[in-house]
Amino acid sequence: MATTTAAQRREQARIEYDAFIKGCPTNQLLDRISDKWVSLVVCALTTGSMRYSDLARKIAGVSPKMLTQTLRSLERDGIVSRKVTPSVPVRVDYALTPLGTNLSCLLAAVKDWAELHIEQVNKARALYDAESP
Amino acid sequence: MATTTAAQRREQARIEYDAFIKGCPTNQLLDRISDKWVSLVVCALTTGSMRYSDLARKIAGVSPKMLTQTLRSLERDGIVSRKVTPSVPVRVDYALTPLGTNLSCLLAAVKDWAELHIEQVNKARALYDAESP
DNA sequence: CGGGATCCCGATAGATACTG
DNA sequence: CAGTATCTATCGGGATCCCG
Repeated sequence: MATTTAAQRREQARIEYDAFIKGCPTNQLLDRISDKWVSLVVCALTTGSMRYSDLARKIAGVSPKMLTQTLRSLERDGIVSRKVTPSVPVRVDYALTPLGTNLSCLLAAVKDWAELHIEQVNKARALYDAESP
Repeated sequence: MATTTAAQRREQARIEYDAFIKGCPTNQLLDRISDKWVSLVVCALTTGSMRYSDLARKIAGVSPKMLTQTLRSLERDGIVSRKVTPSVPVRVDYALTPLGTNLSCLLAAVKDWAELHIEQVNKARALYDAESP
């Protein structure tokens, strides 16, 4: 037991690896857009700015907490902008920033790929499932 | 309490919504590629086929369980192929299928976008964090 | 109206140990 | 070598209550 064990080495690798992941833009982006609600919010906002409650209604199934959380992180990343109108009652509008609009283009590309290949994937799945009862 | 409460209506919406999500190719794809290990496995395999242990070594930080799980689901989706050579000891090679290669192109596009815009995102974050202590 | 704060639960990643 | 089985700790996400 004098030298490093396999477990120790693997843990060390994991630590370095985690650091690598966190610093990797691609993974950061993937983490972001893969969030359950992000794509939906971005999609909803492509048609124009919306109020908080409008978003909640359009996305229909999101809890207030998650909607707020999603919007906050998107705002922090400069994907959406938040505009408060201090009327009574308060009015808050969300819209895509230029960066957000740009992101929606990427999302559109992903969407296109998905729709183009989903059939292949489904066939592969059916085949795979049929072979292993 | 005779009529439906807001909570009930939202839950109903959530159910319909979940069904919608599951049927939506885009979200299926996003779920898949956003998996922590999927992008790494696909990336590792772009250079050619690899053995199980080679993948484990290259990805360095993945547990056998997660690696197997990831490979299985990718195999099921027709993204990777699995070839067993019944020698002693057993040899198993994984490789990208044509569909997998195609997917790696999309992943490359995502990567390009990420690297192109990560700076903007980071600036936005710094700004946001600076404003709210 | 638009949220923040808090509690709670099920899902799941990962460690560990074992096997054909 | 290439996995499988089991257990546990963590944590995202939802419900609920409350405030400005």
